[in-house]
Amino acid sequence: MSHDPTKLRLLEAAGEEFASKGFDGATIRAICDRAGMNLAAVNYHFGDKENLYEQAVVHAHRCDMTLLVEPEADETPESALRDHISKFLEHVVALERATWQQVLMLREMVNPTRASETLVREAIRPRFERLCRILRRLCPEADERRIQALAFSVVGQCLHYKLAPSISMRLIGPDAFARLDLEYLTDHITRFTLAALGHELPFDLSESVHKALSQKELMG
Amino acid sequence: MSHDPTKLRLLEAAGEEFASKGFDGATIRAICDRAGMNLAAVNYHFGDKENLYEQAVVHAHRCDMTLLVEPEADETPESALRDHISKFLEHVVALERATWQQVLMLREMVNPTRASETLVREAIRPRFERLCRILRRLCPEADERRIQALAFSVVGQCLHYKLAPSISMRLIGPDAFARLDLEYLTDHITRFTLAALGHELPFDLSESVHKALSQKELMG
DNA sequence: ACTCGTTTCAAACGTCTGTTTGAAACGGTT
DNA sequence: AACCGTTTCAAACAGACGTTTGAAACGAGT
Repeated sequence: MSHDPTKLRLLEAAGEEFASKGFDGATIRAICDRAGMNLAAVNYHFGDKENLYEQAVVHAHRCDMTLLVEPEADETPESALRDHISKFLEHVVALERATWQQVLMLREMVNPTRASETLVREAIRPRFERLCRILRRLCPEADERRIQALAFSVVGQCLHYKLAPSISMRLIGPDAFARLDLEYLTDHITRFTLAALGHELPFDLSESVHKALSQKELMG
Repeated sequence: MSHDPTKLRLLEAAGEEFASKGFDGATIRAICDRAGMNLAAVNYHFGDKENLYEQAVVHAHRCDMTLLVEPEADETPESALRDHISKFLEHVVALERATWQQVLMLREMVNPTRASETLVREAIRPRFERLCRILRRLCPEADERRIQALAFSVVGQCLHYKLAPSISMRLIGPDAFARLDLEYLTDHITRFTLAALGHELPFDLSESVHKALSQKELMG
């Protein structure tokens, strides 16, 4: 890729504008202002707005490769799942800490463009397949279709809090929504999933009992 | 509300345009064309575009009240949950059968405006609370926070297939994605959830065994 | 038939958008 | 210093958009 500082400034300014305003909402004028460049710079360096958007998305995901940490080999699949869910919630879902790169990639998920192919290949699929590998260890008898449905069940539970946060908040009230913090959700989704797979106590047991007894004592 | 046929024509045309193009993408000209009316009709009858959008969303949900069917009193919570998930997937998620009303309401979920308050109060909350009631019967010892998190886990699993279908399809390929049809997903999400709550066999048992034996024989 | 409030219509307005243009500024080469 | 390819710049262009306007058409009440 290009290391031209001018193009880089434009790509970053474009990424931030596109992330906060969307493709239609962001204007070339605002992008060039933010980059401290002339209005014509975008069309000179990138041809047109669509091309700039595509390259901005690809550039953004290159700056956001922190998430994919391979699990240690001796990790149990249970703790690998917990790690994965925790990292996923923390980096992709947590509202307040979201960088514009992540916002941009989420926009691309819901409203995919030409850039989404690169995005899927280089950023999303590696994480998804890592999740599938964990699920295969947890669920060795499941076929591929089941594994994919299970992976979407995990991802869906997590992404919900990113894709529909304002409606969710309105639904149960801001206080109750705030109580569903990162730690609680990580624990909830992990236990929900593990219980569904038969690797942990189901939820219908009293919560206090569940907390009082360690998992290993009960599961063996 | 108004039974003025002119306003109704405009509301329906607006709903379809907003659903397929979004608020910014839809134009007053296209809406009036579709309604067979003059360009100035919108501003005369509704003031401005934003007001028209708000009323179109409310009008859409009024035309889409088919979903909320109260369960029969003697239904077991397990089959009530299966019914709820099935209806939810069928009416809200199924791509090919989605009406513009549903698309519009989903747009409002991800990108809420002033109209979302009415939408939540009259359309979303009743369904959500019905789901919560079912979960409380399945999980009588859970506190309110747990119930809400559980409800979001169910909703998140379902909505994922609506909110990020193109990325999901790209992720596992169109063939594999097509294999996750309505019937399979209903069964998957229901069993996943019931297993997490300890009301059904977990997934890590062989699928064939699971199918061969009826639930009642095993669960008592 | 006339009136008057309501509704429709064609036309225009002002603004904002992405894009183009042609000249100016720059930087290395001869 | 003259040259030339590259990059920057101010200005303008053309089109689309939401909105406004003022007159025409309509319809019920007198």
